[in-house]
Amino acid sequence: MSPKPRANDVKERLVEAAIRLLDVGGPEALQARKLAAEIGVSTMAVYTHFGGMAALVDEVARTGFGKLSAWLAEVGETDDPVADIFSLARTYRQAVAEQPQLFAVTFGQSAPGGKRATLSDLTTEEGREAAPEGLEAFDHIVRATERAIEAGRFRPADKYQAAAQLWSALHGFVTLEASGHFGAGEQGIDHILIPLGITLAVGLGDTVERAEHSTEAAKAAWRAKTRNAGQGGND
Amino acid sequence: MSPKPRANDVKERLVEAAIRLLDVGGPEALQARKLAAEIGVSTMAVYTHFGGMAALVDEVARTGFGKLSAWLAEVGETDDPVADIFSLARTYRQAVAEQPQLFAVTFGQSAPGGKRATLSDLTTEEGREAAPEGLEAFDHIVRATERAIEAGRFRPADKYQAAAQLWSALHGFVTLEASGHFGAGEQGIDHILIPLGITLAVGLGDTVERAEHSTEAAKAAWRAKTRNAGQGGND
DNA sequence: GCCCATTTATAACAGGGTTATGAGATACTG
DNA sequence: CAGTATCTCATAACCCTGTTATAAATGGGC
Repeated sequence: MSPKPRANDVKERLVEAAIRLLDVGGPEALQARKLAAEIGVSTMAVYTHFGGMAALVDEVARTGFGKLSAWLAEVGETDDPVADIFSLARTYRQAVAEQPQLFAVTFGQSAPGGKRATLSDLTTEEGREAAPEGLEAFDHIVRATERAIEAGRFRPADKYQAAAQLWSALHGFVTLEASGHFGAGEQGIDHILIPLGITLAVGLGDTVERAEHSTEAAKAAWRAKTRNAGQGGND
Repeated sequence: MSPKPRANDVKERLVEAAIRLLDVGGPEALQARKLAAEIGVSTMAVYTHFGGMAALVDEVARTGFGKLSAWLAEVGETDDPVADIFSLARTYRQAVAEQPQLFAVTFGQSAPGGKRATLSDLTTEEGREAAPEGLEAFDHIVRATERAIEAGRFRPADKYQAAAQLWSALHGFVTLEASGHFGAGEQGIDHILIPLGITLAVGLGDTVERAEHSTEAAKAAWRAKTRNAGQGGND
């Protein structure tokens, strides 16, 4: 997997440096000269390895999707699929909250060079899982939704369609929160995200009581997780 | 209101040209030299009137919010507040679908110069309506939500909190759809947005039957609207 | 050990935002 | 009405950033 000890090293280090500079300096820090200086090479490295800044930014976006998927994969499955959905949401939100600049690029927002990293069609017809790259994140939501339907918590429905509803709501909340609405800190979670999750669960067929119970289960799981792993996540 | 017959004219024409070029050429068309050439002035106009490209882009973003609010304001009030919410959602989505580049800037996405047009806190504590600028769009959702609560369609709840849930879901759907997910054309509306609306309405206290009925009412209103006014909207 | 391909540094080019400067127009003032 | 101050705008340059041409250097394959 690593036949070139130094060449790919530069490529990887460029992406790492890009994410690092992005986090601390925002989109305007994503410059060929800054990146090159950061790892001690010339700007040519950007062109031999990526062909240009646009492709490098694409790679950064892909890396963001990969990180998001990796985080969501850590959420695991319990016997309460609705609680798992809440945990996925909490994790999704946490990832964006910790690295807003990275995920702004990942989601195609504020692309530095006027370049977008849009994906492509996802649920093209009705339920195609033609996830082009990084849409494994969506798959996690789909699987949890599927289990919620099978467990009788959600009404029988197209799992992709139901998952897309959840994803829309979650993504919208995260996006608006990252834009500064919904206040700072955790208040958006308590005041909006959790009520939103209960609203969706109930609307999809769950009872208020069970949805609220799943909320508490997810909260407990989250506290246990942050207690064990500190709060740095991976990376 | 217009003591300077020509001076403010240049300012307005710059913003108009910016939106025009943005629509056809994307974010990379938002350049001082292109804007100046478009209206037949020099790039200095950008600096005498705005101080720089960043402020001009901010003004474009503000204009986008204004247009969105104006569109939503056209969605009057009927005796079915839930149908009104669906109509607001349809309008919100339509605005973004017609001018995706403009609203990408408006929502702080893909800001051309690495600049963001973020607003600030909105529901700071629990229900402050300290909308800084252009958050009148959110107010339309709040008012319709309030009427839905008063009409007994939604359970008693904090109107800002409930409206924020609706806004999150709507904004997430629109954002993801604009990024190319959910397919092209109207299929995202039928397959995801409308089911999402029903899910939310039911989750907030409405019955499935009444929510579906409101969906049909909103559809009919939309058809009537597009039949009367063509499909160009304002602008 | 030699040759080819890849990688890299240097230096220049091109296209952006921005600024210095002065001319022109406009509005106030006596 | 003349003069002056202010605002607006065009020209031209400056700086920064992405990109490319070129050649040196490094490393793998025979």
